[in-house]
Amino acid sequence: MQEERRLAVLRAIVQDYVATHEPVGSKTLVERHNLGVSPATIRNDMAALEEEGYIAQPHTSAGRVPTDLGYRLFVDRLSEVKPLSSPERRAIQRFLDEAVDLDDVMARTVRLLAQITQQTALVQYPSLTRSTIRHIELVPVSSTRVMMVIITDTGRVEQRTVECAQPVEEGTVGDLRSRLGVALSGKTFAEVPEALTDIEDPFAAEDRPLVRVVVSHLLEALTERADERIMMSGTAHLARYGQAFPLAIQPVLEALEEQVVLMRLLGEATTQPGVMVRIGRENPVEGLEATSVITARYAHGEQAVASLGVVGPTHMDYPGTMASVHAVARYVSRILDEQQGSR
Amino acid sequence: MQEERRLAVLRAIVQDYVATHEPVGSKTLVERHNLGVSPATIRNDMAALEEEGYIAQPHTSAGRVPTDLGYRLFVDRLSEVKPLSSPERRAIQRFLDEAVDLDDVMARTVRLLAQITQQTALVQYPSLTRSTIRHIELVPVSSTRVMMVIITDTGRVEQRTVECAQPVEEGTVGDLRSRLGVALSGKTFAEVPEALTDIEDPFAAEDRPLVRVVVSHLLEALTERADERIMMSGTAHLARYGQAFPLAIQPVLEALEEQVVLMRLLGEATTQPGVMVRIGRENPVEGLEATSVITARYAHGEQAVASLGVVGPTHMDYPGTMASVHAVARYVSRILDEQQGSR
DNA sequence: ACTTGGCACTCACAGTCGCTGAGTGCCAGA
DNA sequence: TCTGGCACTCAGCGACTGTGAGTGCCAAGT
Repeated sequence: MQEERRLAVLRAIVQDYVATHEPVGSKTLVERHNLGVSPATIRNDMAALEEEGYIAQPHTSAGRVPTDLGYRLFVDRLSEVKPLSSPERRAIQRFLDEAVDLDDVMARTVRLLAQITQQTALVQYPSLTRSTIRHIELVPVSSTRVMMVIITDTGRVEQRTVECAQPVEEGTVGDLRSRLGVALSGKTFAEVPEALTDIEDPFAAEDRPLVRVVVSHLLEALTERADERIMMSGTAHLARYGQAFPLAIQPVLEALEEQVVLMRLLGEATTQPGVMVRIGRENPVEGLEATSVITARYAHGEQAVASLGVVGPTHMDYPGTMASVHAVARYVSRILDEQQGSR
Repeated sequence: MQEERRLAVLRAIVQDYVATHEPVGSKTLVERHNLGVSPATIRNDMAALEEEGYIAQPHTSAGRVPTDLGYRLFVDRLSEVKPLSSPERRAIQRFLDEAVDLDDVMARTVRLLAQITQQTALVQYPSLTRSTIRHIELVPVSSTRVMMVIITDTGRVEQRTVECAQPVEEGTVGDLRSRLGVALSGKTFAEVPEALTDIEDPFAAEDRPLVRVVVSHLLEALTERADERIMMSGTAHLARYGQAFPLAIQPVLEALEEQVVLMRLLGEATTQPGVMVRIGRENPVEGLEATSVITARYAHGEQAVASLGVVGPTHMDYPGTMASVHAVARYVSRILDEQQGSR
C-alpha cells in the first residue's frame, strides 16, 4: 500500500529530475504529479527511500536526487517503454535505406542515433569472428610485397600488406590466391585456422616461405583486429550540460577515445538479448562513473554480430533512449540483411 | 629602433600569455624578460600596440591579451621554429614504423599528433583523386548483386555494392573484371572517366546494363567519396581549459563533427606548401572563432595527397605546435613511401 | 496505523559593501 | 626619448546578511 506509493514517489522524482535537472522537493512533487497526499507524507516516504539508498540530498535542506540505485530501480520496475511514433520509425528507415555500403550504413547509423537521442552514440562494426569469408584476394604491389584483401558476407573489407623476404612470382601468388579461395570461401573466421592446416602441402619447397608469411598475416588479421572498429558521433552533446553538472566531460572524452574501453562497453552487450543499461558506477570503466550506457546488439541473419548504443549523463531519459536504441538496432539488422543477404 | 622594441614587447606578451593564460601587465613583463627599459616605457609601447590592434585589455586596469591580429604578427614575423629534439624524432619514427597497413598508419598518426601537441588532431586519408588504381576486383555476392573493390597505390581500399536489375552471370562479371583491370591499372582517378569511354563496346547487348551500372557506381565512388575520410583524436584536450576560457567547447565539438567543415579546414592546406596557420576568426568556419588551426600537407611520392593538423585554442604554443605538425607530416610522407613505394 | 498541519531549523545562494592591489594613463623632468 | 611619480580604475575577494526552499519531527486528526 504505502510501498506502492513510495515507488510512485521515486518514479516522480526521477522524472522530475530528468526534466528539470534540479533537486526535487516534496512540495513541487505534490503539485506536479497528482499523488493524492500532502507534502508531509511525501517527506516521510522520501526519508524511507533515502534510508534504502534510492535517493540522496546534495546538501541538507535541498531537494532529493536519484542515486544510481534509484535509477536502476526505475529502469527495472518503474518505467514503461514508450514506443517510437510511426513518423519517427519511417524517418529512421528512410535515412538508413539510402546507405550505399557498409561504411555508409555505420556512419549513418551512428549519426542518426546521436541525433534522435541527443546523446553520444557508438556503433560497432559487424564482428569478423562470426562472419564468413566471401572472397579473398592477393595483389602483388612490388617485387617483395603482396596486399591481401578479405571480403566478408557483412560487406566488411579487411586489408593487409604482407612483406616477404624473397621476391615473389606472379604465378605463385595466383596459385595461392585460388587455393585460399577454395579453402576459405564460406568459412566462418573461427573455422579458418583448421581450413588452413594443409594449405602449404601442394607448394614447392621454395614457395613455402611466402605461403607461411601470408597465412600468418591472415590469421593475425582475423583474430587481432576482429572487432576493432567503432564509430562515435555526438560528443558535442556531452558539453550541453553547461559545465555545471557532476559531469566533467574531460574524463568522459578521454575514456571514449580508448578503443579498449569502447570494446568493453559494447562487447558485453553483444552477448545479451534486448536492451542493456549500465548506470553510473555499474560501468566497468574509469571515467564513466557519472554516465549511463545504453546498448543493444544487432544481428545479421540469425547471428548476433555486434552492438550499438549511447553514452549520456545518468540523469537521462531512460525510457525514450532505450526505445530509440532498440529501434535503431532493429533497423540496422534489417538493413544488413537486405543489403547483403539472400544467399 | 622603438619599432623593434615594440615587436619584442608583443613577442613577450604572446609568450607570457600562452604560458600563464593570464593577462600580462607591464611590470611582470619587465621582470620576466630582460628588456632594458622601465615599465612606463613598456606601457607606452603597449598603448601603441593596442592602437594598432595587436593587443587588447579584457577590462580597464587589467593586463593585455594578444588579439587574433597579434598572434598573426607573432606567427609571421616573431617566432622562431623550434626543431624537435632528436629523441622526439626517433620516438615518432619508431611509433609510425610499427603500423601494419594504411588504416593503422592513419590511426597511429592521429593519436601521435594529439599526444605530442596536447591538442585535438586531424588526419585526412590520402586523396583518391591523385591516387592511381592498383587493382580492381568484382565479386558476385548474390544473383543480382556484385561487390566492387578498388585498391589504390596508397593502400586505400574503396568498396561498393552494385545492384543490377537482372541476374548477372559469373562469366560476364569475370570478363568485365579483367577488362576493367587492363583499362584502369596505373591510371589516376582523374584519368578514369576517359579510360572507361569504350569499355562497353566489346560486350553483348544484353550484358551492357550490367556494365553501365558498374561503371556508374565506379565513377560515383571515385568522385563523390574521393576525399571523405578524416580521423580525429584528442578531443579531450579541448576540455582541459577548465570551462573558464573564451573557449566554449560545445560549438567546437559540433563543428568538428561536420565532415564538410573538416574538409574545408584540411582541404585548403593541401594546396599550400609548408605549415599553414589560421587564427581565430580567420577560420572560415562557424564555431571555431576562438580556435586556431595548424595544418600541413603530406605527400606520397612527389604528389601532395592530403593534409593533417591540429585544432586548439588561439592561445596555443605556435612554434612548438607548428614544428610538431611539420615533423609528423614529413614522417607520414616517408612512411607512405616506404610502405607502399618501390614500383 | 497513516496522514497531516504546524513549527523550528538548516543552509545554499544572491546581494551588498569595502578593501586591496594590479594595472593603467598621463605628466613633468632628466 | 625615456623614466619616475602620481592619481585613477576596477575585477576579485572576503565578510556579512537576508531570503526562501526544503527538511525533520511532533502532536493531533482520521
